[in-house]
Amino acid sequence: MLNQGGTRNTFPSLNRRPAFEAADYGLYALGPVRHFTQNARIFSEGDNADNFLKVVAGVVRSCKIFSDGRRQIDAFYVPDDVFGFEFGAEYSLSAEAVCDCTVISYRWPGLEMLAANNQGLSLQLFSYMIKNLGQAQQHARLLASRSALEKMVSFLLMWAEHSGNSSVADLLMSRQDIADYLGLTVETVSRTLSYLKGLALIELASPREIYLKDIVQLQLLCG
Amino acid sequence: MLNQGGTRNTFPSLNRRPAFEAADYGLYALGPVRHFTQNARIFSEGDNADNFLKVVAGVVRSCKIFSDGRRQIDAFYVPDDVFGFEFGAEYSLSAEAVCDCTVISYRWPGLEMLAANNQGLSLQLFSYMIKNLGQAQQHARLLASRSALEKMVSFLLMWAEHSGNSSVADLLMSRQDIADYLGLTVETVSRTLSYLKGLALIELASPREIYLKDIVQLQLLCG
DNA sequence: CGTCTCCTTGATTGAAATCAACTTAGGTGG
DNA sequence: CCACCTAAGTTGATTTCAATCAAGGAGACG
Repeated sequence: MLNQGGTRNTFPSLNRRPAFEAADYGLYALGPVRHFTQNARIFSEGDNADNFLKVVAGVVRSCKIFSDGRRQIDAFYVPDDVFGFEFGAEYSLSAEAVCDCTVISYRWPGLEMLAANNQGLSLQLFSYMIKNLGQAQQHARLLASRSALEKMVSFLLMWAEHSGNSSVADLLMSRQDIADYLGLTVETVSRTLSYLKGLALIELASPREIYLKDIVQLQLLCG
Repeated sequence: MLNQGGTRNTFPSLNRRPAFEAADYGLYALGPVRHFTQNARIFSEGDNADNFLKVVAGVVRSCKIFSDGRRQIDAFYVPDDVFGFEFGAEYSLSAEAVCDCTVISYRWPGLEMLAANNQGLSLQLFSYMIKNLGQAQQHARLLASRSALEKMVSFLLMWAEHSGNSSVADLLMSRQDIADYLGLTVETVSRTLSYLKGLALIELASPREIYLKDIVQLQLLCG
């Protein structure tokens, strides 16, 4: 989740709860944590969706490949985010490691069982669903932005915020990943960053480490 | 919801449950049903969000107005859809009547109370949240479409499907509404419809009643 | 040192936005 | 019932922004 625990949180009281733990609530962990190397597939569209996962370290993307080869990225997940919620038999999206990362799987207890037997867990899962919903709406808003500039600036601000220090965006994903998340091309992503650099609003320490030099001004650019 | 009970449903077992009823689960209805005339505001961004609503008749839109005057429509809700779920103190979007419509309000019991006391209601609300989430993802996919044509055709197919007869799209909303939902302008919406008419893939009985004359061909157009 | 991948930059094209005019449909009152 | 008025929708001309096509760097790794 990009807006992790941050600005747009919609249910404050949930924030104060302890982080989701395997031991709590009688969840069944499916073995130990699993590691994935960069770009490794965690699960694929159509796989049996009898478990869901939590990011321990690294970043995960969920995406869909279309018949014409286009790829859309639905979401990026950062440590402590839960993903792979699926209420049918199969995953409707694929999940892949953006960078080397560590995840842990839990058996999905089934919705009826869940609601019937376990208030605490129910509440936790509600909160994750809310988070997912909020992010999906935010993503829709991003995609509907008028210009590439707006999309890119919103993305930078969002990503910087999720990582404590809101004036540095440490992009762990490639330009292609960003493009597929924002509905742009790599070229446009690159050009837009260069343009912002030209305005001295950002500075590229490396291609993936970006300093936001004037957050107020940047915020003005995205309405 | 556009994909109401239809194709992309992610939790089949919930479909077989009886429709959500006020009497069930000890919900508090806030008075009788309420009527709204076309374009009337049902609630506004920032209003106290201590209740949620169900559409009884008509169509409702949820939207956000930006500082520059642009409007984004997040979703259209049709009869039996539930909307206005909010887990903070305030609504983050406005809701308005697309056409004359009837809704009923329920007091939001609070998440903790909900999970603690009422399995059946919990399950119901889970299902509505899932539906909302699925729609948000579908909307994001629409917005990321390559062309206006793809967006428009997907929208027509979606809307036709929600209303029993999948070969007629009875648009109850204006061109502006469609444009703000798809991230286009009215002119482009209109032009795209004219283009489809030129291809003899659709026929406009009136501006808002559209016959889909070749669904297979239309489906090919949107990947 | 070469090769591969990722990123950037340049030139051109193309699709949708914008600006503007016109048409149609629907509602109101004479 | 008709004439007008207004809002909604369509169509046309032009501009703009991002996609596409193409080439050139920069860093990582063997």
